[in-house]
Amino acid sequence: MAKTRWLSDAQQQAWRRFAAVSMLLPAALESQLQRDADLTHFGYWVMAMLSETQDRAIRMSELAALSNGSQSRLSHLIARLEERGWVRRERADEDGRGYLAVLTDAGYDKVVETAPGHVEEVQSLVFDALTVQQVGELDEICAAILPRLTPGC
Amino acid sequence: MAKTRWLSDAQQQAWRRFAAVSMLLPAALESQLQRDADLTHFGYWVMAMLSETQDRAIRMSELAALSNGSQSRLSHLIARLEERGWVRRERADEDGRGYLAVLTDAGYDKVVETAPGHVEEVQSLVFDALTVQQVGELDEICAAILPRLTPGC
DNA sequence: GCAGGATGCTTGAAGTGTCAAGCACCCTGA
DNA sequence: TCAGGGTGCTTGACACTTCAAGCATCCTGC
Repeated sequence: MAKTRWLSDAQQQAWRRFAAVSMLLPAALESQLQRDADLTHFGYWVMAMLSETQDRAIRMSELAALSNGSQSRLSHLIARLEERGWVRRERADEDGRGYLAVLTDAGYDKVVETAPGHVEEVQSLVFDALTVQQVGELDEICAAILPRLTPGC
Repeated sequence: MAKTRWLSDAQQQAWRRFAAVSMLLPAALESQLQRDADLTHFGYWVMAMLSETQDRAIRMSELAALSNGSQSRLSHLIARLEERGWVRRERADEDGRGYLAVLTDAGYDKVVETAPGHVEEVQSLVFDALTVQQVGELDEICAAILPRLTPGC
């Protein structure tokens, strides 16, 4: 067992703050969406992705990868969204095992109605606090970290 | 209703990456701690905080604030940790309503045993990807965002 | 053409978080 | 001193995520 590489003081401070943000920010977004749209952040995120694609339809597995969720998580979510009439499932033509998640018109309307309030929340919680330069730095930092988090690529 | 302040292209890109990191990083840490120590990230975080305090004891409400969790969440967590023998509760002397969460010796050992693997994971997922300068930038970015996330102060 | 294994997705159960309600104790003013 | 309201924490019910198991379909080699 190699010697532990403990965090330096600067790293420790950054880590505490970063960890706090990654705990509080999701909670804040969750709370806004729950309050204003009776929606989960993940649920909104998935519907928003669907709304931006051609035909408003994607394969389940592809959608799971895009939204950074497990297949099981997505499957449960889509089942709930389906009950509410915002999404429906269709068999994939090319592969009888696969399913397409399709955003319904009601689902599209829901996204359109929810987006402004959510975007405003993101602006006021995150970007209003940052300079243009910091936005770029954040982007680069996340781009550096991201590959280490996705086992696939 | 004011006009929606949509995200600029740069903001949108940063947001997508940042959102992805805030989804994947917690999941990765969760997974490592679950696998290696049968512990939640929040559970580890709370025990680690307790281990660093004088007397290894803090008031529940204070611990909830420090760990960025709700009182209810902390209460449930401490109940589970208590069952496993890592924490116990004591009535607060000064205020009969309050409780102290106290880390037991077994709990302290658990933290000591778990810390190296967890720190190594943080190093390899986050800090190994960043330059010294980026660590500073990340710290400042989080410091700028943080006040907007804590309603209290 | 078909057995055996891989793939895409679903399902059920167990664990954890949130919300609202509740209990016990503290403090203030009359 | 004691009624009324505030505070600290817990509790129970419900929602969501995960994990492992399961089902249906596809593909490969023989």
